[in-house]
Amino acid sequence: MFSVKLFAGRMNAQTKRGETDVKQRSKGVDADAIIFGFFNEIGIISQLTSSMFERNLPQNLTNSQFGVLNWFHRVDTEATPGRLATAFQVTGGAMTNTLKKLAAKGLVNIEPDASSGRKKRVTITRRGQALRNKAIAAEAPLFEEFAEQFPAAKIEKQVQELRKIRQYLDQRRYQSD
Amino acid sequence: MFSVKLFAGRMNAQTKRGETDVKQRSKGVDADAIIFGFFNEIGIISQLTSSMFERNLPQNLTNSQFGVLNWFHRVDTEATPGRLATAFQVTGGAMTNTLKKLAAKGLVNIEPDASSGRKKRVTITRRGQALRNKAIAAEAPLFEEFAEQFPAAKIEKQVQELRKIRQYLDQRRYQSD
DNA sequence: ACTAAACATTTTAATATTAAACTATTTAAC
DNA sequence: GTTAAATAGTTTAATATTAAAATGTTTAGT
Repeated sequence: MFSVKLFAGRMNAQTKRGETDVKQRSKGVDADAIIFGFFNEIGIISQLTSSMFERNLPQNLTNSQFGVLNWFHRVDTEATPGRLATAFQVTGGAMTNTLKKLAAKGLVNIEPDASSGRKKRVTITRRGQALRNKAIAAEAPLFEEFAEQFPAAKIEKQVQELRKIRQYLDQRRYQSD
Repeated sequence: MFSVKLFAGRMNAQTKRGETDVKQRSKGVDADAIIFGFFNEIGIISQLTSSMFERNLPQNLTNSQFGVLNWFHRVDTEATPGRLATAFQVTGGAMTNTLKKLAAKGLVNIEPDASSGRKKRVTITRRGQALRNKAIAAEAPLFEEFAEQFPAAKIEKQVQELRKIRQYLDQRRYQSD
């Protein structure tokens, strides 16, 4: 959860003290500061939207739990824990935990997988589907309020850029791993 | 933090099943999906950059710990725990914990505040300053690699938009609080 | 067939965080 | 001056996460 809040406080202000970073390679330094600032804004927005979103979820659903329910709506009707862990880029242990909570609330079923004794088969229940829809409805006002301030057309252009960045980072991750 | 990874997997793909969201108020639904996608990209980028960054920090510094050290470079030479907690938008308890770790490593000093018995006075040590600089140096290659793919000039335009969004969310947070 | 490696999942221990309770100090009201 | 409220910081209990160990299953090599 974590976000990269490295420049917190006085984000816009020039540095308060007269000091600046060493100015050799000044181009590199400037570029670094811009990129630093970029990641920092991303981190803060992530934290703010994430907690806003979670607060509005019904039944004390966490973002992770909602994410899994929503995955069943968007991607496939069944999954294995491992597939979900990969999709959400969390460890297997984290997914085990999330699925346990969902199963305890009766929102997913976890059964042995007929095709292999190591795998498990996870499906969403009727209650799970209903709660996913309820959650979407509960969040709608938030999104509409946001859309009033920041028209979707403009946001969409941002998303295109962000997607490229995300794809690059994602791929880079697997290289260095 | 946690990130809003709500649409993980098949981010670009159309929904696999034939189903789509109910189409009444189709404009609103589309806009919601775009904004949803926006927050989602933000959440994933936040997670990826945050863990990339933390892996490269020296002395097992966490992002939070580095953030505090960097704050002393950018903002002021001294602070109270409360001021830092506000700047980073974490709870007081979290900041107590972060400062304890930093003090244990000899990177900050924590003393009673002469002006008030409830406050404390936090300052960075020489070792803290040195480690902050070492951390910056250790991260530099990462930023340079990123800058090769995404020129700082372009990123800067993005930052301007993101800053507006962050400011809006931040202010909204205080209203509803 | 046996053995070793790879794989899928769960468990365990550690950590960072939050919300709420708690301690101690300062400020304000009267 | 005494009491009540606000403030600053710490502690506690709960939670989501990770990395690493453990368990059980399948696949490949021989």
